[in-house]
Amino acid sequence: MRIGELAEATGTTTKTLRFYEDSGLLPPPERTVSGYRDYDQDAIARLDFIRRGRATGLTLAQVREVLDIRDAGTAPCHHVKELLDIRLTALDQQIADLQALRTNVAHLRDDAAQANPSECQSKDVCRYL
Amino acid sequence: MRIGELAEATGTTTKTLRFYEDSGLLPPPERTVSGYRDYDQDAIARLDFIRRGRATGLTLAQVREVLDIRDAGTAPCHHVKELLDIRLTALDQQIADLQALRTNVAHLRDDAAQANPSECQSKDVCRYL
DNA sequence: CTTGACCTTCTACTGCACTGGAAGGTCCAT
DNA sequence: ATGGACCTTCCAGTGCAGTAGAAGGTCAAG
Repeated sequence: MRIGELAEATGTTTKTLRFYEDSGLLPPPERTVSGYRDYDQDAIARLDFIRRGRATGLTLAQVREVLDIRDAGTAPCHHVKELLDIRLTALDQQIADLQALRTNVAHLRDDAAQANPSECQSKDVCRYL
Repeated sequence: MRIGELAEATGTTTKTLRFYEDSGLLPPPERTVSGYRDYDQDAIARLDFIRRGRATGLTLAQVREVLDIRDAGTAPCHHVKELLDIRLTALDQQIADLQALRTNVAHLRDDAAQANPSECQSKDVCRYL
């Protein structure tokens, strides 16, 4: 499979695939006589894993950790669970932060909705923010 | 007021103040004979506004829009209200996205908590993700 | 008169995950 | 044999909001 076909099959781009290879996420594939990359089916499964990792919000560095464990011959289940724990904690924090911010912004917006521009002092730029 | 004092007074750094000036958020201040920046009190109010804008999650570009309107001599209340509307909509979307993601990640984590590494197939890298 | 804290400009780098483009090689159909 | 779609490498840029560091100037205290 050439790089364009793999990109098509996995919904990504040739640029990204070469970038993943440079980043150590995809092993360098075989090459055809003329130097074209020649991927096997495993590459699709691997890219699927990378996609799943990205979809849960793992960084490429974290995805690579998992891949490295698998490539070392060990099942990475335990490490994956740890990463998911960390991710979940971060998500909860992020959601809480955004909800607090939302409350503040909603209040500001409601105040601004009744704004009387003449009350605004130049010095404050805008008193509704 | 020298740049270091202004940084101190507004809880930022001299680096950031020069960056804001370059970005058109802070007007170039007076200079002392020796070339030092010499700020007046208005700079504190302006930086306070920038801080409030940033705290609500506005980009520096959006903050600059507001400042430009004010500097043009108009009260920016209306534009601020629009920016807050946009920001609120974006926050709601962001929160909804994160909550959906949280649900997925929580499921994955729960599955992974009972992981049986021997069930993991090398091909999939890790079936718990 | 020197030390140290402050200031100046300038260029370049950070993190993250790509993305763009140039210059050139390959393959296949017409 | 030529056009177009594909591939190669390499270098550089994107967005965002700063941050780092070098080389040098200024100022007050001791």
